[in-house]
Amino acid sequence: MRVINRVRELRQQRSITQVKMAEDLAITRQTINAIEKGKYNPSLELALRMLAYFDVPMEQLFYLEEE
Amino acid sequence: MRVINRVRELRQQRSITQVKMAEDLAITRQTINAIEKGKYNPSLELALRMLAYFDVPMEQLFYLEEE
DNA sequence: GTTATATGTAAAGGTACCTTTACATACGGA
DNA sequence: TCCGTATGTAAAGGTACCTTTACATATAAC
Repeated sequence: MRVINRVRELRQQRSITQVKMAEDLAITRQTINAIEKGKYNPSLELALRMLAYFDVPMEQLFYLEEE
Repeated sequence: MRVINRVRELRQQRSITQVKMAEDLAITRQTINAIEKGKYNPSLELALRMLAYFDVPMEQLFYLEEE
Protein backbone atom coordinates (compact mmCIF):
# COMPACT_ATOMS: atom_id res chain seq x y z
CA MET A 1 0.00 0.00 0.00
CA ARG A 2 1.94 2.97 -1.29
CA VAL A 3 0.91 6.58 -0.91
CA ILE A 4 0.52 8.44 -4.17
CA ASN A 5 0.91 12.20 -4.13
CA ARG A 6 0.05 14.90 -6.62
CA VAL A 7 2.10 17.66 -5.08
CA ARG A 8 3.98 18.47 -8.26
CA GLU A 9 0.83 18.64 -10.36
CA LEU A 10 -0.97 20.96 -7.97
CA ARG A 11 2.09 23.11 -7.44
CA GLN A 12 2.67 23.55 -11.16
CA GLN A 13 -1.02 24.20 -11.84
CA ARG A 14 -0.60 27.20 -9.56
CA SER A 15 2.75 28.24 -11.02
CA ILE A 16 4.48 28.01 -7.67
CA THR A 17 8.16 27.12 -7.48
CA GLN A 18 9.59 24.60 -5.04
CA VAL A 19 11.45 27.49 -3.41
CA LYS A 20 8.31 29.56 -2.85
CA MET A 21 6.29 26.62 -1.63
CA ALA A 22 9.05 25.67 0.79
CA GLU A 23 9.15 29.22 2.13
CA ASP A 24 5.38 29.41 2.43
CA LEU A 25 5.29 26.13 4.36
CA ALA A 26 8.41 26.93 6.39
CA ILE A 27 10.21 23.79 5.31
CA THR A 28 13.18 23.17 3.04
CA ARG A 29 13.17 22.92 -0.71
CA GLN A 30 14.82 19.51 -0.43
CA THR A 31 11.83 18.20 1.45
CA ILE A 32 9.43 19.33 -1.28
CA ASN A 33 11.66 17.85 -3.92
CA ALA A 34 12.04 14.51 -2.13
CA ILE A 35 8.28 14.20 -1.68
CA GLU A 36 7.55 15.07 -5.30
CA LYS A 37 10.15 12.54 -6.41
CA GLY A 38 8.62 9.85 -4.18
CA LYS A 39 11.67 9.46 -1.97
CA TYR A 40 9.44 9.41 1.08
CA ASN A 41 6.02 10.50 2.29
CA PRO A 42 5.46 13.69 4.24
CA SER A 43 4.54 13.43 7.89
CA LEU A 44 0.82 13.66 8.61
CA GLU A 45 1.29 17.17 9.92
CA LEU A 46 3.04 18.37 6.79
CA ALA A 47 0.47 16.62 4.60
CA LEU A 48 -2.32 18.48 6.43
CA ARG A 49 -0.51 21.77 6.00
CA MET A 50 -0.19 21.07 2.29
CA LEU A 51 -3.94 20.45 2.07
CA ALA A 52 -4.57 23.85 3.62
CA TYR A 53 -1.97 25.41 1.35
CA PHE A 54 -3.56 24.10 -1.83
CA ASP A 55 -7.06 24.24 -0.39
CA VAL A 56 -7.99 20.75 -1.55
CA PRO A 57 -9.33 17.69 0.26
CA MET A 58 -6.96 14.84 1.09
CA GLU A 59 -8.01 12.61 -1.78
CA GLN A 60 -6.92 15.20 -4.33
CA LEU A 61 -3.38 15.39 -2.97
CA PHE A 62 -2.59 12.08 -1.27
CA TYR A 63 -4.21 8.69 -1.60
CA LEU A 64 -3.43 5.01 -1.22
CA GLU A 65 -2.47 2.99 -4.23
CA GLU A 66 -4.50 -0.22 -4.13
CA GLU A 67 -3.06 -3.55 -5.20
CA MET B 1 0.51 23.47 14.78
CA ARG B 2 -0.39 20.21 16.44
CA VAL B 3 -2.37 17.41 14.87
CA ILE B 4 -5.54 16.51 16.73
CA ASN B 5 -6.93 13.01 16.31
CA ARG B 6 -10.26 11.46 17.14
CA VAL B 7 -9.21 7.84 16.82
CA ARG B 8 -10.42 6.85 20.26
CA GLU B 9 -13.81 8.46 19.78
CA LEU B 10 -14.44 6.79 16.43
CA ARG B 11 -13.12 3.46 17.63
CA GLN B 12 -15.34 3.45 20.71
CA GLN B 13 -18.37 4.62 18.73
CA ARG B 14 -17.98 1.41 16.76
CA SER B 15 -17.26 -0.74 19.84
CA ILE B 16 -13.92 -1.89 18.48
CA THR B 17 -11.10 -2.77 20.86
CA GLN B 18 -7.54 -1.58 20.39
CA VAL B 19 -6.60 -5.23 19.84
CA LYS B 20 -9.12 -5.77 17.05
CA MET B 21 -8.31 -2.49 15.37
CA ALA B 22 -4.60 -3.29 15.48
CA GLU B 23 -5.25 -6.70 13.94
CA ASP B 24 -7.50 -5.24 11.25
CA LEU B 25 -4.88 -2.66 10.33
CA ALA B 26 -1.98 -5.09 10.69
CA ILE B 27 -0.15 -2.93 13.21
CA THR B 28 0.53 -3.30 16.91
CA ARG B 29 -1.78 -2.43 19.75
CA GLN B 30 0.94 -0.21 21.19
CA THR B 31 0.86 1.95 18.09
CA ILE B 32 -2.91 2.48 18.39
CA ASN B 33 -2.55 3.27 22.05
CA ALA B 34 0.31 5.72 21.54
CA ILE B 35 -1.61 7.56 18.83
CA GLU B 36 -4.78 7.75 20.93
CA LYS B 37 -2.74 9.03 23.86
CA GLY B 38 -1.11 11.67 21.69
CA LYS B 39 2.40 10.30 22.06
CA TYR B 40 2.99 10.78 18.36
CA ASN B 41 1.14 11.13 15.07
CA PRO B 42 0.64 8.23 12.69
CA SER B 43 2.53 8.23 9.42
CA LEU B 44 0.55 9.56 6.46
CA GLU B 45 0.12 6.03 5.17
CA LEU B 46 -1.31 4.75 8.43
CA ALA B 47 -3.56 7.79 8.71
CA LEU B 48 -4.95 7.08 5.23
CA ARG B 49 -5.54 3.46 6.14
CA MET B 50 -7.43 4.58 9.25
CA LEU B 51 -9.64 6.82 7.11
CA ALA B 52 -10.53 3.84 4.95
CA TYR B 53 -11.03 1.71 8.05
CA PHE B 54 -13.50 4.11 9.64
CA ASP B 55 -14.83 5.30 6.29
CA VAL B 56 -14.62 8.96 7.17
CA PRO B 57 -12.95 11.94 5.50
CA MET B 58 -9.68 13.25 6.88
CA GLU B 59 -11.19 16.19 8.75
CA GLN B 60 -13.28 13.86 10.91
CA LEU B 61 -10.27 11.89 12.12
CA PHE B 62 -7.22 14.18 11.94
CA TYR B 63 -6.96 17.93 11.73
CA LEU B 64 -4.61 20.76 12.58
CA GLU B 65 -5.04 22.65 15.80
CA GLU B 66 -4.83 26.35 14.95
CA GLU B 67 -3.20 28.91 17.23
C1' DG C 1 29.17 33.85 -22.20
C1' DT C 2 27.76 35.30 -17.92
C1' DT C 3 23.92 35.70 -14.67
C1' DA C 4 19.73 34.39 -12.47
C1' DT C 5 16.23 31.06 -11.77
C1' DA C 6 14.51 26.39 -11.09
C1' DT C 7 15.39 21.86 -10.07
C1' DG C 8 18.13 17.43 -8.79
C1' DT C 9 20.87 15.06 -5.53
C1' DA C 10 23.99 13.51 -1.70
C1' DA C 11 25.94 13.03 3.01
C1' DA C 12 25.48 13.54 7.87
C1' DG C 13 22.76 14.33 11.92
C1' DG C 14 18.51 14.63 14.88
C1' DT C 15 13.90 13.29 15.90
C1' DA C 16 9.58 10.75 14.90
C1' DC C 17 7.31 6.52 13.85
C1' DC C 18 6.63 1.58 14.60
C1' DT C 19 8.16 -2.80 16.09
C1' DT C 20 9.04 -6.67 19.67
C1' DT C 21 9.05 -7.99 24.28
C1' DA C 22 7.59 -7.38 28.67
C1' DC C 23 5.19 -6.14 32.80
C1' DA C 24 1.34 -3.59 34.96
C1' DT C 25 -3.49 -1.99 36.43
C1' DA C 26 -8.62 -2.23 36.21
C1' DC C 27 -12.84 -4.53 35.64
C1' DG C 28 -16.52 -8.19 35.21
C1' DG C 29 -17.96 -12.75 35.45
C1' DA C 30 -17.82 -17.71 36.85
C1' DT D 1 -10.71 -15.71 44.27
C1' DC D 2 -9.31 -16.60 39.84
C1' DC D 3 -9.56 -15.78 34.90
C1' DG D 4 -10.14 -13.39 30.70
C1' DT D 5 -10.46 -9.05 28.48
C1' DA D 6 -9.11 -4.29 27.72
C1' DT D 7 -5.93 -0.86 28.34
C1' DG D 8 -1.44 1.63 29.90
C1' DT D 9 3.43 1.95 29.64
C1' DA D 10 8.51 1.22 29.10
C1' DA D 11 12.96 -0.03 26.88
C1' DA D 12 15.58 -1.10 22.84
C1' DG D 13 16.13 -1.32 17.95
C1' DG D 14 15.22 -0.23 12.95
C1' DT D 15 13.58 2.81 9.48
C1' DA D 16 11.38 7.15 7.89
C1' DC D 17 11.15 12.04 7.96
C1' DC D 18 13.39 16.55 7.82
C1' DT D 19 17.24 19.46 8.46
C1' DT D 20 21.79 21.88 7.02
C1' DT D 21 25.35 22.24 3.82
C1' DA D 22 26.97 21.60 -0.51
C1' DC D 23 27.54 20.88 -5.35
C1' DA D 24 25.41 19.94 -9.85
C1' DT D 25 22.67 20.44 -14.35
C1' DA D 26 19.32 22.92 -17.44
C1' DT D 27 17.20 26.84 -19.28
C1' DA D 28 16.25 31.58 -20.50
C1' DA D 29 17.57 36.39 -20.63
C1' DC D 30 20.69 39.90 -21.29
